Amino acid sequence: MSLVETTSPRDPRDVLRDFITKNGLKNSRQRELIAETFFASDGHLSVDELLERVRVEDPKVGQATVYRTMKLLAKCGLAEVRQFGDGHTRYEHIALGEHEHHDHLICTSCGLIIEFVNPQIETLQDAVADAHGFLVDHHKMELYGICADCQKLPAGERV
Amino acid sequence: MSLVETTSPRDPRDVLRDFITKNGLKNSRQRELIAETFFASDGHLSVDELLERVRVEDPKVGQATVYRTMKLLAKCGLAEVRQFGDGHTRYEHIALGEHEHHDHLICTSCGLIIEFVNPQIETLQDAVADAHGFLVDHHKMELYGICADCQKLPAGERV
DNA sequence: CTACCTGCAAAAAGTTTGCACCCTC
DNA sequence: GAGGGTGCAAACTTTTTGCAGGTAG
Repeated sequence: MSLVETTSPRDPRDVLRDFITKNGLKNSRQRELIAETFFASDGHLSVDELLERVRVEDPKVGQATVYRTMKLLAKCGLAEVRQFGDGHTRYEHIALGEHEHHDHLICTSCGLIIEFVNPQIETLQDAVADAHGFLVDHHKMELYGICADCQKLPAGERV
Repeated sequence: MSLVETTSPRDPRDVLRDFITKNGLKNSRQRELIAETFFASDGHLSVDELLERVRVEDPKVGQATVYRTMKLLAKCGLAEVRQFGDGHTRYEHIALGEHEHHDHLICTSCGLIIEFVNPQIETLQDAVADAHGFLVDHHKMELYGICADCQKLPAGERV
């Protein structure tokens, strides 16, 4: 086993399609329109904003359908809920298609390295930088600790 | 008043009292009870949970008062809103008394270093670690970029 | 005594759900 | 044709607001 775990790139449409098939669900025109609109957007869309954009294409779409679809996308791991405290639930889409920037979890006992990506942290980092007038180019984030396996060993046996 | 004025650690009660005075507001028994109950709690309390605890002392307190008081505490910088997506707004109280852990913003042009603390990021880091079964000991986070001043210089003049 | 604060209840705002009909598979 | 999907509207939940009376400064 490699010391470095990575996730492979996948098209969101495939992820969604797979999820639908594997769970005995069905496709629908509205669902695809909503998903497509969502994927095409950048930033964080509230359900209302998304509904508005969807209705440009099809004014008949109900808001309940948007709510239901977004919950579905969240379950597929394609969308992530955000709450900024303005009373609107927002969804941010997660890019699966690129091998993006990632940060690291490092085991100080066995050296295991796990890559992870956390868009929420990235967003907050940008906010911090903005607040200080910084134009950020890149960053490093490393979390050091003991991995799950090493936690099972008596402390003395850890490297 | 002491001859030596300390700027750093401040009692939340003082912060609140100052804020009330400076903004032409008034004190009230209920407000103090709610604030005290909130400060005494640990973790993240939803408004309902807080109301419940407050009513142990005074069953007459209305929930609108709790909502109003928490907004006030947030304005004073004593409380921070959190939304975990369970449909409940939670408030976390902010420790003002300690010189806590901080991270860094670093200017790659002039070397300026700014320290910052972002509890939200810390929380997310813990969540990431948990998700991977890690027991985190410490971490590093550094954001590299161009500071506000250096952004004003022509690119050629940057170090 | 002024104007802020409170509790209550009504109103808003956001999200979920029940249902009859429609559309995939 | 069976069972999930949709739109609509009603129901729910959480938070805000209007108001009459209370109270700190």
